[in-house]
Amino acid sequence: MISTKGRYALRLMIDVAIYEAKGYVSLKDSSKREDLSIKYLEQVASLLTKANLLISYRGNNGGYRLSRKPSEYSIGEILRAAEGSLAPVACLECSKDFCNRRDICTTIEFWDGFNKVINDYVDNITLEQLVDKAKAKLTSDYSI
Amino acid sequence: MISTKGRYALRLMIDVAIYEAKGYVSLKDSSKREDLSIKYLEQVASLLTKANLLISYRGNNGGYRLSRKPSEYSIGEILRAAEGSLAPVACLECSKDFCNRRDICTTIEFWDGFNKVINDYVDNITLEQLVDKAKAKLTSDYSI
DNA sequence: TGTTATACTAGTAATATAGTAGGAAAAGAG
DNA sequence: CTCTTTTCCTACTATATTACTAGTATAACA
Repeated sequence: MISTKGRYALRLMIDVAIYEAKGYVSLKDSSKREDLSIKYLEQVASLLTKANLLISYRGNNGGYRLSRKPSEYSIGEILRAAEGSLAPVACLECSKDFCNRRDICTTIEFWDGFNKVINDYVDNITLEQLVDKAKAKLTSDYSI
Repeated sequence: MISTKGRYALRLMIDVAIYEAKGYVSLKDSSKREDLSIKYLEQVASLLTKANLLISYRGNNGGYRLSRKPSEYSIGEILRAAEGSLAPVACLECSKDFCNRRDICTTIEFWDGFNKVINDYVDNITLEQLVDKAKAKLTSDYSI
């Protein structure tokens, strides 16, 4: 359902949020910390940059930083930027011509409700919440 | 996220529930009513039979019937029988060896919560509820 | 000019999706 | 016993997606 793109996007956003205080966060550093392929992460970062969730800067000491405060991102918009859509069934994606059985479809209301539940969850958690948890984990790791 | 297998499985279960009063429901009839490939529907029906959600009977006037009352099925178990798992990310499927970053993963709690929200939704809607809606749609179609 | 970074495009191996196809086996009807 | 109708089972296939790798261009700075 959610591919590596969405999962990595989320981890990248959290990583950038944690380390951007010292300046632009490079994928070289992020990919090491998160143990991800730098080349693949480039593509994920590109999606987030195009969606204006990240701001990029090239050259020496370049990298990425957030375009807003962590509290102003919902996890939903991050995942949608990376994945395209979170709709549980193809019939609900507005890009597709809706199917010709729609008026007689016995399950469309069920899928509609499913879609709502999914988006309600991801849109009501902020990046800040995950960043706070991640920071807590970091410090507790060091304290052991 | 949910493929045709899950979607068709749900439609088949509803169709069988509606028409089984007259005896076993054949895929020949079901596939016509639902406008689905009979050969593909066979494979879906087989998954549901193996999961003991449908009871099959071969030969003339054979077909499928429900193994319980519609009120005793959750949509969740139907979808899981057809799809295998509804986990939103691979990391949550118990079949996979859990990843070695699990203890330091910054997002696992988020995905856990996502998984819960998804399963809560599908497990708290019964087949009966969808059957009732489907029946209402049928009669309202005829009344026009 | 060299180094370090992102930006962009193309390619690719493996897997999943959404079927199609063919025949075996069971059950009842004649 | 045979024919028809159904499920059951296995194999095949075209297409798309996934999860990358690779290479080059471009920007920025030292």
